[in-house]
Amino acid sequence: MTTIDDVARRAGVSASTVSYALSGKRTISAATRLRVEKAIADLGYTPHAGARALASARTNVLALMAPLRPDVDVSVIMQFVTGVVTKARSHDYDVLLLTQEDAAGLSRVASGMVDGLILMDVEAQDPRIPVVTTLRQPTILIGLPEDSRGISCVDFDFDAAARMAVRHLRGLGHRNLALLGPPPAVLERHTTYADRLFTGYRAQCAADGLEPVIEATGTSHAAALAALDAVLTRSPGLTGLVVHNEAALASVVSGLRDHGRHVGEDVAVLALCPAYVAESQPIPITSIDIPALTIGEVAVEMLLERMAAPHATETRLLAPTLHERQSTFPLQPPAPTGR
Amino acid sequence: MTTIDDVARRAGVSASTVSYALSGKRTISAATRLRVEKAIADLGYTPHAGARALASARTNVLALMAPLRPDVDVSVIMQFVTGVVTKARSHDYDVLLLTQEDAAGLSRVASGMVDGLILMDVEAQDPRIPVVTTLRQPTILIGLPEDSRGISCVDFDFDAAARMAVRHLRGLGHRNLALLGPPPAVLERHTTYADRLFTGYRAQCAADGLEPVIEATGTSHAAALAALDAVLTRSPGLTGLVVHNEAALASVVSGLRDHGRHVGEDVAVLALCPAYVAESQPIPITSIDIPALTIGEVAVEMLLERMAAPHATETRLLAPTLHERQSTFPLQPPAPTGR
DNA sequence: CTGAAAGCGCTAACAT
DNA sequence: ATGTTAGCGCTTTCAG
Repeated sequence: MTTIDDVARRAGVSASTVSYALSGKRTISAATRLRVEKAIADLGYTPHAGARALASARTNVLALMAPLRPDVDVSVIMQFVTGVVTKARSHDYDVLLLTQEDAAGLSRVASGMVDGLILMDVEAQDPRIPVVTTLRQPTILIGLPEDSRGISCVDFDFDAAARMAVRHLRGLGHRNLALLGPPPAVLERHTTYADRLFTGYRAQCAADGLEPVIEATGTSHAAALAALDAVLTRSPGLTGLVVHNEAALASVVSGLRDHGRHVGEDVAVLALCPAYVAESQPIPITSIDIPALTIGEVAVEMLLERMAAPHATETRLLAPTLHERQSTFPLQPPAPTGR
Repeated sequence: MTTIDDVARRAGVSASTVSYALSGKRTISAATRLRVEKAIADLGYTPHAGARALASARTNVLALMAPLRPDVDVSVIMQFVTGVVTKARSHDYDVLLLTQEDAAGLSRVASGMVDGLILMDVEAQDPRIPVVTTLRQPTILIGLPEDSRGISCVDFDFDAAARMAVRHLRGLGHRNLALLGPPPAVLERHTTYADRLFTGYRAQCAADGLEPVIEATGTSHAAALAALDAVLTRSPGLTGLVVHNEAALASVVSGLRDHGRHVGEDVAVLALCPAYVAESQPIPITSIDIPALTIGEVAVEMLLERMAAPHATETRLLAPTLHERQSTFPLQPPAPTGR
């Protein structure tokens, strides 16, 4: 293996000069720099990451802890991951993918193998939080735990999104609404977005004098249909449906058709999901977009800021935006029946 | 930061004893081991990964190069990734996720940051192959390039799968078949599975005296419908459809319904996809399962073997298995029309 | 603008 | 069964 000393010898300089030529941390004469670069190219030299980590206490690696659970939609996870990895790359960082669910998975972080940490799928009282606060490296949470003191978080503003969804349907004249939410397992874990979604939904329903009909929705086709049935039973006059469950969306839309309801005509469907999911349904679905990619990017930016210098903890909530597509429509007031 | 010397001092032993107690590479008396363990626990000591890497030339990290392309179904990628990560974890390895598409992304590997490498989404003449063969660390390819000499590969046997698909439908009496394949971009890159799929499909059609109707299929709903239309135009009497495109499968099924064709009654649909994708369609689809998770696991096993000791290069192709579900059926010979 | 030299924390011979 | 010691390859003072 070629080392920095080999390069130095070949370039006729000292090892430290090679190091500085590489890092740019001090000025090098053009001539020396050229000789060093040539030597590096000739020898095909690549600095040893471990030696670097030992000497400089930096690794240029970030850890992303993303539990791969069967009940959370992988395509959405992948969006987060993509956002994180691409943004990290653009700052010359690579990403170590940690998929363990428990705090024990953080030992690699403690070993100094990474310079910072991003935690996904955060629960209301996440047991990992007390341990990450003891780490040397800064951490960013994707999600918003009950007690976020002393730790920085990013997430989509699910509370505002739920309110926006209700207000939008209400504004179109729909008064019989229901919410098809995440899978039961997500609720049981108290994954933070689910709680906030429900809170916002209930609050806005209360403000608008509507009955808050809510149903957890499994990810399988059968489970989605079952949830839809449950909702239609509880609320037969339903005309507005809010769906926050990427995996179930397609099944719900096809289920409505089987019930003889036409999406965009008899029943308005508003989804909370990434834009591309809403667009790729048979009927383009009006959606409040979950900017998963952006959230991943922002998480990296916040993390890099905190790695560069001490920063106050901060919570960023990304505001919802609504895209009207073909699945929503103004409800005509029913023609007055003769009396 | 607490070091091995801190632990040694506290336990009243030398640093090497601590090291050996940790690695188990030589026998330690029960008493000393206990003192060492106590000291480690008291101090909350975690070995420094960089120092370890430098001294031992091992990192316990594997690299997984998985280009995140918009046109390959993320849920399938995620299956591979899950297989790789979980199997790696079970052997105490973590995974560095590399998403760059080019060989330049391999510099982190060259820097000794990882002990081995798995490459996904391999093309027929993949430019990364010449560079991985120069690395110290062993590499496993998921896919089968044109020239696989000197490098080990795993993949699903797409050639055999395509033949099996044709034979199965043919055996049910279907003679008017078509194949809806991967997106055009995948074909243009000559991603290796696509070529093998087509080869097998054409060969079996030829053997069975069938016309090989093949159509590339985009991932959007519209593109999937367009491909279906194209196929129905070319082959109006179609009764058997092979679909190898997870993202398009749902759209194709719903598109057939819009064409007045009933899956499982008028037209047999056989998908090449992970089992859970086939099961979660409105009509459970007969499928030849792509064992993405298993492939990821096997890749790690092969890699670990090669890291442990020199091994001959090897190519493993996983044999296809077919699961009958509700989308296929025996075709009744048409009642003889009077003459 | 460049060198020399002292570690960074750990592993693995080499001793005993 | 345990201790001593020489690096692993790099960064970064300190010196000039």
